[in-house]
Amino acid sequence: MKNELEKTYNPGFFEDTIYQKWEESGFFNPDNLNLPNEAPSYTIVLPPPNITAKLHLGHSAMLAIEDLLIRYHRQNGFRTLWLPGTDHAAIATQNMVEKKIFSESGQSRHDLGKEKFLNEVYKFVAETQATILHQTRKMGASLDWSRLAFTLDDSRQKAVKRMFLDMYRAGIIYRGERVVNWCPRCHSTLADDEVEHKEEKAKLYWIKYGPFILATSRPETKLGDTAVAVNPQDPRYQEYVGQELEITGVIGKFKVKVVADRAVDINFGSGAIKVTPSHSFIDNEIAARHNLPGKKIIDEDGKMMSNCGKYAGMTTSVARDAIVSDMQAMGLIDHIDEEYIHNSARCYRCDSVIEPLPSKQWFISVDAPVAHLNEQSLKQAAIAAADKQEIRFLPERFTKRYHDWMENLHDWCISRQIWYGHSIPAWYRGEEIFVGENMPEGEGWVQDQDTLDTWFSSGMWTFSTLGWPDNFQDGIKSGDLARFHPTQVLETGYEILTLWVSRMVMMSLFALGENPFKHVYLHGTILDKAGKKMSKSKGNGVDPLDMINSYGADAVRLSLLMGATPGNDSRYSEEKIEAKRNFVNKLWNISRFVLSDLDETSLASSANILPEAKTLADRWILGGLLSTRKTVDEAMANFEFSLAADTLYDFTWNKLADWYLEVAKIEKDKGQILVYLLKNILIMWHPFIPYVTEAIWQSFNESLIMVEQWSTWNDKLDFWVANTAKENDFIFLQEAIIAVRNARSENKIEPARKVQALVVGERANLLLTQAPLLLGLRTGIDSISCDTKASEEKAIKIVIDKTEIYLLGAVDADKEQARLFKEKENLEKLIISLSARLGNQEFIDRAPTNIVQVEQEKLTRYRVELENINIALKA
RNA sequence: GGGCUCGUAGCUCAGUUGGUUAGAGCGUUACGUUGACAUCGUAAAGGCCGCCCGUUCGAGUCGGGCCGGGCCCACCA
Repeated sequence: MKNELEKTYNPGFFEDTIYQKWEESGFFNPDNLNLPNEAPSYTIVLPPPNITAKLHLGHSAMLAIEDLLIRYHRQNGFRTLWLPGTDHAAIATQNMVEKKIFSESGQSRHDLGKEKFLNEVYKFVAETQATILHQTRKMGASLDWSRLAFTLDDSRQKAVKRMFLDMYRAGIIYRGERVVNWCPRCHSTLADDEVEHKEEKAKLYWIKYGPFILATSRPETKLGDTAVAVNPQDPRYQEYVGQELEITGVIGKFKVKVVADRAVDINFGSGAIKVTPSHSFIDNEIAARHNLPGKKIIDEDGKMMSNCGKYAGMTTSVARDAIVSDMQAMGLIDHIDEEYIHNSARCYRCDSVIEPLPSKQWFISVDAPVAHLNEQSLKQAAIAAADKQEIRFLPERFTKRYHDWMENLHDWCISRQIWYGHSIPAWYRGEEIFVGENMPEGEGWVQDQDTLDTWFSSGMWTFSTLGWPDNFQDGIKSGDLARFHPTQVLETGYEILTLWVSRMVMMSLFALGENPFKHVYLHGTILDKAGKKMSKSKGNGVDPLDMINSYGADAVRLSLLMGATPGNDSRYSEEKIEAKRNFVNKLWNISRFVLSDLDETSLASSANILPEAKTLADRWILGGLLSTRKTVDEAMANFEFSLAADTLYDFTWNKLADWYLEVAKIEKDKGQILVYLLKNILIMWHPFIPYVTEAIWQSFNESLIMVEQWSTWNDKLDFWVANTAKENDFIFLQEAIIAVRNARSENKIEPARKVQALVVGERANLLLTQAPLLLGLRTGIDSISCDTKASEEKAIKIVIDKTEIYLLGAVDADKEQARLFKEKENLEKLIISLSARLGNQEFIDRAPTNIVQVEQEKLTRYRVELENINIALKA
């Protein structure tokens, strides 16, 4: 024993020094692991947190899960890389800084100018990034900091520029005019996923429109109308289809064409709609189908343009009121519905009403064939990856969501009208466009003022962090890219399945022709105690650092891992963390007990060599350890982290601590077995609760448990198989002991009250030989002997405080009889059913007849046999 | 409107292809504990597994319907 352990585990005392030790060891970096060349790689890239704010519990859950996978694989001989980074989160960050500057000085970004404003952003980013990295370390995350990346650093800028050029040259990126979601406040386009729809009350205006009366909630767009559309099935308006009509408007008469289009709902309003191609998505689609011109009347500030006569310069809502009152004066309003409920589209960042606007933007075509993907489009290739299960989603149901979303994907608008972000490598001179690495030769070129959608750079995350494009020449990967790509697991929240995961797949397929990962593990959202989403506005967020300070990082990690299943939200509660803190302390004290007064020889014994089992309890506990190991391995392979932890938890507390340590106390034998058990459970627990296990390990080891390999396992299977059969014997003993304790504590000691004659032969001997030792522990037994009661079976007579107890077994005989009877009944039904289907008596003849003579083992064997027949029959 | 998901002990949740007596943590109650640990131990109480129908020898598990929560997508001019 190198260091005496304190009575309780104090996380704050150990965590920082241990983390420092890990980091200084260099083992977070797989290059330092001294592995044979053929060691398989295991890579996870950390989903880069937005640098807008400090981490919340959701991030902690992410870190706990990924660090679990990483540490587990590192301890199992993999070349394990966990690659850290942060995301510049263009729009979010810019908004954050704008708000900050405005509250501090009342200035807007335009007041500051682009250069000064960006400097403010860089300052902000440096601060928050430092906070985030600090929090990440506190969680114990074993990330390879030497490979730290940022979505907007120099390497990533190079990669992004290159990707843009490659896609442009492949004809995948193009510039085009589209109606886009425009936020007049952020002055930027928004992706469809960035638009939030909110139910709101509005007015629905029924306006007189030539021969029609039609309903609109936006009468001001009448100034941009170029058509009226009706459903082709609608008998009411057939006569007008194809005609050109002259309409009276508030700034004079104008002409519209009447078209028939399937997008029009016969049952809504009057069944006729006005078509404003420039300011409505649906109208734009209708216009495209019928070759109708558009007329832009709203500008980028959300104001009416100069072609709107006296309304020019008004915001749309002011113009709406003005136009409505003018129309009323002209008798053009039929009536108004005041209570109209509709969904208004709003900016997910600033909540402004979205204005659909036509605009020149850069797009990635998801439908254009890509030569090096066998002429598949990005969409087709990305769908195929999931359908062919080259990428597997956990839980599986998200495959469908991914698939459906991909199917309906439109071209991806990648340009954003904000300052902070990746600049677009395109230059303009008049009508000329140049796309290239640098500004072209010659006078008068101006670079595109827009920046790229933040998902463009984060979509490249799995390979831009591994040295692409330098590590990819002529289709051959080298360096980190060859070694660590594709990655094994992408672990992230299900809410960004479509935003991010889908884009990573497309980007990787385009750049490398391979999938970015094999598994996508989607964790749920951490909700507050009441089941509500945590958010800043509600003030119900929890700072993980507070929890770490109060309970330790291990307790926080364990509370996030246990009781959570993939894809399902889970509730956070402090009680949960407290319970895990108690467990961590339990493990600490188990170690304290094992390690105290231990001789050096035992202490030095290997965690890898199975010690000799002398007693029933030895065999039981070693068998238990090995079966625990088996279950944990299987659970880890299936991403069942909660099950893995549960299994270890149960073994450690309920078997090892509550029973085996008690036995060890009686036998006063703290030998190799205890050390073997301790070393192995510490190693197995380490990926879950790295700090406490390392702290204990360090108290008697020079090396780090972080790189201690899980003991070899296959050679011990025989032992395990042989000894699980003995498990029942030990359980029987446990029950016997409990029965005695109860009989005592209830102070109503009646001979054989609880237990009936099921103990015969071998088991009675077992009790006689083993029980005295165990029973003697805390019961104050006067004597134990074998006796024969009124019944003919052997019984154990135990005398406590001069009162006699006859212990015949620990299982309630009535219950046991009832169970066996039911079991037999069920079997008989099964037999009858099978016989009927097979048309013979074979099974009836073989059925167990006398339940009293039937042993459980035989029943079970018979049942298994019948089930196999049943399965065969069904197939 | 389309899709997904959940409903199991007082609370939070497990329950892997249908199969013995449906589990855990917390909480409650009773009892216990002088040396690993009160951040402890032993036990008890507590379940129409949302409801109905079906498939099956057998359903918490599979199918259909209903009730009730949550989420996602589309979108109304």
